[in-house]
Amino acid sequence: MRWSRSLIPTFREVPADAEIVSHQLMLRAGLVRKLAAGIFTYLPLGWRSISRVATIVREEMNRAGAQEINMPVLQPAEIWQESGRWSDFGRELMRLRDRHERDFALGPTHEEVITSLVRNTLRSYRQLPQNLYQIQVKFRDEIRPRFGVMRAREFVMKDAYSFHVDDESLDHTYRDMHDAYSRIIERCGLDFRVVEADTGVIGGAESHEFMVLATNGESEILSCSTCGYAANAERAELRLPQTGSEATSTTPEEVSTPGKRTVEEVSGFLGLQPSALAKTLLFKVGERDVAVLVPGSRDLNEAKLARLAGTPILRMLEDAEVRKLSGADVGFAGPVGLPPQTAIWADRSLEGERDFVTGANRTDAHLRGVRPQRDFQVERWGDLVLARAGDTCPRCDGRFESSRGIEVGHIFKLGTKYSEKMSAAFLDDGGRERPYVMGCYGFGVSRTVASAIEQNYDDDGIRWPRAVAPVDVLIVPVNVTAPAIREVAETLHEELSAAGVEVLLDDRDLRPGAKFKDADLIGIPTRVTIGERGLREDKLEIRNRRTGEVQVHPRSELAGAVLESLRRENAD
RNA sequence: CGGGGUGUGGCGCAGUCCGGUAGCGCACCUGCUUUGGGAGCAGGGGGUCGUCGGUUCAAAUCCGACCACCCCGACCA
Repeated sequence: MRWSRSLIPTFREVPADAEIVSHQLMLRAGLVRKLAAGIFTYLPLGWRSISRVATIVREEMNRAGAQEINMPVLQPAEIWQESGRWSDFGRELMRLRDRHERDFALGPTHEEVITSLVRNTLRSYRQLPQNLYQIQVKFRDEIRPRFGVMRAREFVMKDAYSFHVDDESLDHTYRDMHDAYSRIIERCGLDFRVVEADTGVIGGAESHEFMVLATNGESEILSCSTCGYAANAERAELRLPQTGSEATSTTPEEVSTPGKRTVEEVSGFLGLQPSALAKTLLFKVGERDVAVLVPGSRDLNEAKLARLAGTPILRMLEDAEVRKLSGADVGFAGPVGLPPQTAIWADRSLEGERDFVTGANRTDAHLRGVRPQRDFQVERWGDLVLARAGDTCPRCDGRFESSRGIEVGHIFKLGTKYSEKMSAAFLDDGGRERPYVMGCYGFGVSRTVASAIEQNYDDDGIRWPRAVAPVDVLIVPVNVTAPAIREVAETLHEELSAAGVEVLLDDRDLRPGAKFKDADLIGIPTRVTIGERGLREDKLEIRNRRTGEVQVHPRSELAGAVLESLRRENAD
């Protein structure tokens, strides 16, 4: 591969519209170009990295017994209507019509397609289990694409779906996928952590996310170093202690709190800790009005609320609705005296003997001495609070620590959600018809490349992990107009290529400084420099971009030394 | 969708307040010199100033509408 004949458009300056490091470097190093928000063209170097990750994914999936297939990107609305996701998936589903005005979607994921395939193809328990995967471009009409290819509208993903006779068989494949994903990320040379995730209401007992650790990662991870529990902060379980104040009241007492709406304002005004208050948040859950109570010092976790509700279809009331329901301005809602059809759900930490302060459902007033089950009835108790660093681990006495990561893989036990909705069944050994038990396993390929950069860069550019670098070796002839230098570089290029090494030869007629800067920017792990000085002394330089380590070798041993260093690194 | 911001040559930007017919750095092309960490000199090419409309003798500049993009938030099987 010759740089002079390749499309590797590097930038010296940082593009103005790229915020995070991986996005900036992918643009500057000539890996990608943006066509529109969240839509990218992969240029030769970028696509090579994508391909290398895809190859690793493919090898590990095959090794785990999965079979590669390829499904349609363009999918008819009917199957989405069948699963219920034509409406449930929401505006994130990219929709379009054909010339006959028939509705279609561009696939964001393929549960419907695969279920439709399998129900028409598999009949017997004897044919199970099956695990099918594909590596393909996916579409999601993200509300806000950002972070370059990290959260794009079109992206490369590996998705796999498994079909089983029972949960036990699913468990087995799920573990295999868990192991395969761990191997994939290890082989890519990335630091990662597996965390527990919640499937929401999509069913299934278990779900795990594979997080590449990065300080700029968009997901927060909470983990306990004592017992090893780790979870996405959005989902982390929590059992807050019931540290209620002494119960002294016999009846709630209204206090005037003019203009004090927020927890901070009210607690400051009354001279109380925020934890002495309960926040009342008003939601529409399906068709019902629900008041949700959490301690004043904490935030609600909406994912947990959705789980308690059993439906993801919920939203906070608009200001006008709040006024109508509570009879007071926003900021003064409370559980006492709401319309009778309003359900009240509360975090478990509020259970039991405890007096707290809530809104009075009257503008400019709060109630103190409010006690659950005496002054209002709680319909459901649950874990509703957003966990955070420093909280006590729900599994042991340890404390949560916070770190950040990029979600590159997510595995789910789906159970029978799709097979039941789409009538996909097999005959068991007793001749009875049963829905398939399913699992699904997603792995973000393009996102993994971005996360590799996010985890491996310095002030000069990318420092590719060997396994995902676009090429193995960059040869830099310092001056291509000098025949001796050129000759040595060309020969080395041939020798290494013949040995199966992927090589980029920087045969451009540029100043050495410019070539070195570009070399650092694109970050190829091994750089061989051929210059006048080195040739004269017969000491040619092999530099490791990651470690900065430099070896010098005579011309005659150069190719062998490069091969040896690659071999040694691969062995590590 | 709400809030904030930006659209001027491939990239980074100035010019807009105060209207007078587009400029700087980098990149690109030609020539000469130069060649181990983003060279020098000389010459050159490239922009209907996001789009549409309005005001004006005259609009990158003023007014209106729209579009795109970026950031924060909401959202994220």
